[in-house]
Amino acid sequence: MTPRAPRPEPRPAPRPASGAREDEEFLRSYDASRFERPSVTVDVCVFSVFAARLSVLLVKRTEPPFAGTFGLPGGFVRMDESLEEAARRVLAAKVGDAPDIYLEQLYTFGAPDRDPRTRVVSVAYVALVTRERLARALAALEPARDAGWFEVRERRGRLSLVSPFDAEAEEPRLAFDHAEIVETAVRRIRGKLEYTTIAFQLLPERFTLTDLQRVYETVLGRKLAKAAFRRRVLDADVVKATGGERRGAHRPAKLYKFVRGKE
Amino acid sequence: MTPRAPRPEPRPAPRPASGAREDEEFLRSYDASRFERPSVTVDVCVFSVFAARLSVLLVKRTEPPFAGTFGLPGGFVRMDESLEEAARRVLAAKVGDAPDIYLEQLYTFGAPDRDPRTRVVSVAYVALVTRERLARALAALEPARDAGWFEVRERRGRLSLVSPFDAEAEEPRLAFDHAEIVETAVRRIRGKLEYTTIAFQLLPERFTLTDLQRVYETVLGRKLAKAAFRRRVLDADVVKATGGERRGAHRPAKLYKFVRGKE
DNA sequence: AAAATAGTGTCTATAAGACATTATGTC
DNA sequence: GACATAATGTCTTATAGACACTATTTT
Repeated sequence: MTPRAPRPEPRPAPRPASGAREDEEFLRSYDASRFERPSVTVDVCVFSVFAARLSVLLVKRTEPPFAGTFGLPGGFVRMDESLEEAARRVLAAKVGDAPDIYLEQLYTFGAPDRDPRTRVVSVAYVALVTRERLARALAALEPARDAGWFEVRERRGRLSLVSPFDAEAEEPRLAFDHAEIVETAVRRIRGKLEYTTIAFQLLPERFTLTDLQRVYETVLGRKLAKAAFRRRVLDADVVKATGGERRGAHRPAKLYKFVRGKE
Repeated sequence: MTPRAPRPEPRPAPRPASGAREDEEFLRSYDASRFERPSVTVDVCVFSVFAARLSVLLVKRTEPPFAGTFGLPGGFVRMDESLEEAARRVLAAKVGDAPDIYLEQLYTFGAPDRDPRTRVVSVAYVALVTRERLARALAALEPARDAGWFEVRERRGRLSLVSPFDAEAEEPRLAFDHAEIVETAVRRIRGKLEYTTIAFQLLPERFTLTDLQRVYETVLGRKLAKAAFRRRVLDADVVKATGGERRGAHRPAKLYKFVRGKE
């Protein structure tokens, strides 16, 4: 941390305490614009799982700073919306309006120099979308090549992102501290997979237990034992057989749906 | 969410909205100083454990809003310091300078109306201090009765705070959304107790296994089985016997210290 | 010896991992 | 029948909880 010049406390002049009346008077005299304030943004890390790949949505920046590089979708928080509302607005702009999409606050990044323009504090969110919604988002975004789903891979403990346009391409360097945000996000969803039901946010209404296991294996980046996995899921009372099944060139698999239970 | 008067979009001259190229991207690169920005603060939830009690540090507000009520120590984030630096500055003001105190970002609270003065986004932190440091902080703060350690109790799943000055007193209503912050913080440290070594942050250098168990029981709010607890701790390779022991009117207890191991 | 807490041994229930086996469809 | 995946059974191992028991100090 570099030492910096001290600044005066961003507080109004001291006043004698107490009283609702004085509260009001104070409110009127309070001039919030007196002090320098950071900008506040939200950045959203949108994940999806498809074809045994964990993907994150990145958009290409068209303006400086970092013009031409990829980054997370984000935007400024408006004065009259909550942080989650801002995140949902940013999310809706990319994958379509959907108040039911899983969205969770991740962490707030606020290093003084994380944005070269000015001080920006960014509240990062994680969103999880199904591959169906992913497909719709892809259709809207890919033609312009200004955005895309990048596969998250892990090699020797380090995460790397693989371009959907060119798997051999050099790994994209993300704008700002977005690489750190993605890494934090992956750690978060891996951890939460074990003790919550977020995995179902990455699956359609009806799915097989093998589908579910694939999601776990893809996010965690390792194989799981089938028998133990099924026991655990069924004992947890989080799925219910729908009666339907999916057929292929083999024994049909029962279809389940997610139900809130003991968890 | 209360409806609010619409504001002009924080958007520069109209541009052709070309499909995937959303306003957010453009906004990111725009001269942010032109738009209204929230204030950014940090609030710190300082916990300590002493005499089988979980306590949180609250300070009495001397200025509006909420003058006269208790709240978490907090302050504005300066333009040239990181969020954690701001939190550490606020912390040092209350319990003394200490770069080694455990401090962890908790969550960011940003409801538009959480502060009646103006839009304030608060990044909340959790700090854990030993009872030794607590004692020093108490000595500095209590005489003025402008601050104090409030016991966190749980009744039927609801948290309540008990005044150190008057245990029978009505439960203090905290300023802003600080009650929610404390609740979130307690949930966080309870969860992390199970899979991290944060408990040691609440103990001095040397401690007995019973001391350690008391910390767990106090934070979790329930009794633990002694044999299983000791097995788990010793098997985890996180403590090392120092050779010393603590004597009382009974069999002496071995003293241990925390060591980073497999965990 | 009594009191008090430290510390251990053992049994059982539960869950996870490894591995093998059976089941049921398509081709 | 070959093949592929679904689904289950079983054995072993690790761990948590309950409970009883032993150990070592002070008074």
